[in-house]
Amino acid sequence: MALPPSLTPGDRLNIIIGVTGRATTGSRKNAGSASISDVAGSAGVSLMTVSRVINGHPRVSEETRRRVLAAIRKLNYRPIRAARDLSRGRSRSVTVMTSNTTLYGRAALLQGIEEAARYAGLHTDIGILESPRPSAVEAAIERSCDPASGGVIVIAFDLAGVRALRAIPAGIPVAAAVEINNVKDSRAYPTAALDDRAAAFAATQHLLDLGHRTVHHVSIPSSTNASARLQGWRAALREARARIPEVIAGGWTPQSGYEAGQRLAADRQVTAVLCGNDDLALGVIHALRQAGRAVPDSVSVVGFDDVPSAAFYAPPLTTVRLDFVGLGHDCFALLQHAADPDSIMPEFNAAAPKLVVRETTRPPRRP
Amino acid sequence: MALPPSLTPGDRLNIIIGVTGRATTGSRKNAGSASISDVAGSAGVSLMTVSRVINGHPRVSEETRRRVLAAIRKLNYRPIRAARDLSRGRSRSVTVMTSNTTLYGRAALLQGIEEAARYAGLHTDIGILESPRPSAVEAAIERSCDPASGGVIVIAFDLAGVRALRAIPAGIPVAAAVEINNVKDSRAYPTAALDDRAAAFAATQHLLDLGHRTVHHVSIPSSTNASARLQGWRAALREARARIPEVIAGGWTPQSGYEAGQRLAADRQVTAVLCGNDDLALGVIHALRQAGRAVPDSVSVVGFDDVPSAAFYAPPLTTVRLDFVGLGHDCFALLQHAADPDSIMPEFNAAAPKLVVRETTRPPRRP
DNA sequence: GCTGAGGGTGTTAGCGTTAACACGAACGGT
DNA sequence: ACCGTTCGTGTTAACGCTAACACCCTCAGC
Repeated sequence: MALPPSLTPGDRLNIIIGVTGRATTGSRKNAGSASISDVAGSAGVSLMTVSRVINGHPRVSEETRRRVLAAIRKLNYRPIRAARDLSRGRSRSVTVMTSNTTLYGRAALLQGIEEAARYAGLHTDIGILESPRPSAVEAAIERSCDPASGGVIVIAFDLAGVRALRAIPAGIPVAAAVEINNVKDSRAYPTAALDDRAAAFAATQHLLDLGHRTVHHVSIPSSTNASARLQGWRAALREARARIPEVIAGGWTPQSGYEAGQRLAADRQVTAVLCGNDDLALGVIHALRQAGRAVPDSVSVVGFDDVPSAAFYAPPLTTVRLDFVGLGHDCFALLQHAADPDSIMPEFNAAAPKLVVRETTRPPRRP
Repeated sequence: MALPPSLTPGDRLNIIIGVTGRATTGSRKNAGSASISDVAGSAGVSLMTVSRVINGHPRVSEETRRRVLAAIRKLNYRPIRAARDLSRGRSRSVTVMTSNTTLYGRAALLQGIEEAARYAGLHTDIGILESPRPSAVEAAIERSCDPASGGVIVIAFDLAGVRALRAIPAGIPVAAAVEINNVKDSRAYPTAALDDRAAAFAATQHLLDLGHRTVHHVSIPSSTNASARLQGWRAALREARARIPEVIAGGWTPQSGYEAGQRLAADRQVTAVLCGNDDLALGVIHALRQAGRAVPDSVSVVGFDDVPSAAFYAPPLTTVRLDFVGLGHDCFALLQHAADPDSIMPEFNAAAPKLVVRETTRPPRRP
């Protein structure tokens, strides 16, 4: 059938040309889409030849390839993923397991993974971890971890993720994005991480360099009490022989930062705060301001992540830029390597964390 | 910045040990996982009985069910998705097509969809639209739209989405999240939307009620020039017989809001601005402040979306709360309906947009 | 002209699961 | 005791695709 030359892609939808409805072959299950054998018939070749064309196999003559391609277009054929996956014994998709994707870091990471996967010709599935409860983690794995999966990437920034990582059944290629040190036996998994420790160290040192006696810390939830951010922060303080204040445990939201900020505001000793992420910092600053402690005049604050909005906060937030998208690429490369141990170990390309000094930090007031 | 001496970027990576593994059965393709027939053998029943147990089919005796379940646990059996999908002729997953998932609205929508899909026992795939270029859209569809797909949900807030929606091949169940009116022939697709028009109307009216002569608008990109937000804004102005200023076209980022804000700041007439989203508002406010026009003293600003941070901006942002997660649920319900036309049309449960008045709006200065 | 090495194509046998049907046993109503 | 159900289970045939091998043909090298 020749396509009516007048038909532009836009039209395709309104008029349903007899693609639907009626199978070419006697398939009742999947009416409406041509199968590889329909194409083969139409092009006058065998199944395998069509398969070879689709998969870019080299040993097909130009002439045949053209004929097959024409038939594919004519019948509007598109391969069915399940059939290919089943036949190959491995699915061509990556599953990303993560909690809450509305948080910037995870969203950016997901984007990076998807990008890399797409580039490699794989699909991306998501499996959300609803809670760190073992039963919920188990359920998520049950649901999302196909035994024939092309691979799983776990975003193990939090407890739910770490537990999920541990629970991935053997035999499935796996890689994880972690905060260094939050996975005890991290040697057991291929993991990629940004250098949070160095980032926290740099941020803390920046504050110390400005003349602050010490730096308080509002942390994001972590699966251990030895998170990399915490370590970097402590190391910088230790190196400067500064007092190491008690950590204030925050959550992931600005609201929890706000609550932490209220506690901080009450303490006149506090002149500098390092926050576990930018949202937290936003909440902290808000609480501080409400309590009459202006930022940066009375208290300096540093965030973590450099979300796109951070540069436009009032005042613009000093923070550490983290390359989540790059980390996503690295995770995917790592997964590829895990899936094929003969391949060469990939290089890591995520940018190193970078302190971005804006306007929420300055030297402490002269007493 | 001084790196803590112990840690160089190269260390980031931990080592990989042979987690991968060892086959249970003699299948060469899928080493490492037991198949349904292994379970059947172990439990002393037929294939089908195992299948029935897995799928919760009622006609299986308690005794047998128990035996099968035990065998499943013993062999650590988990079904292979591709095989089920192929056999059933439909995959048990939804594909979400969207551009950039790091934007809050899309991320929240994705989360809502995933939640609903999970609840219904389906998986969620993502297919990213890299650009609105027809070739890119086509490529995305080629990649992500399996002919046996359980369904596709298109986030058609922007041009890329709208084009993708139009290009979805017939025969695949589809539903779309749209901004009303940005899909010309929306009757042709099942669509769900939040009432952006009412939202924009309410926001504009709020500003007008405060005494502003008119309200300027910085828009998000839209696929048409008759977007619902634009319409609501215009309608409110018209009703109040206010002058309708020229729209300033913004992008999706705070940066583009900043640029729009610079133009706005130069115009002394401007006393109230409605922004297409909160990020834009943040940028606008920043530019305004830099230009010496304080918000809300000199100019009032309203955002759109109510991102979690908005309440903590300085000053806290007056904005319209949009229930993206609820919209995600609705989209999924719609898709289910599209997949099975005999089913009853679902009700929509997403919350109506709600104006949240915070501190970026107030009456205009007495001249 | 014979041999070996590919190039190009076809044939066959699954991949792991489910739909559809088949079948015997148990059971209730007459 | 007979028949029609319903229950519990098994058998068979796909589902659409690809790996593995088989085959023929051509062409180079001797």
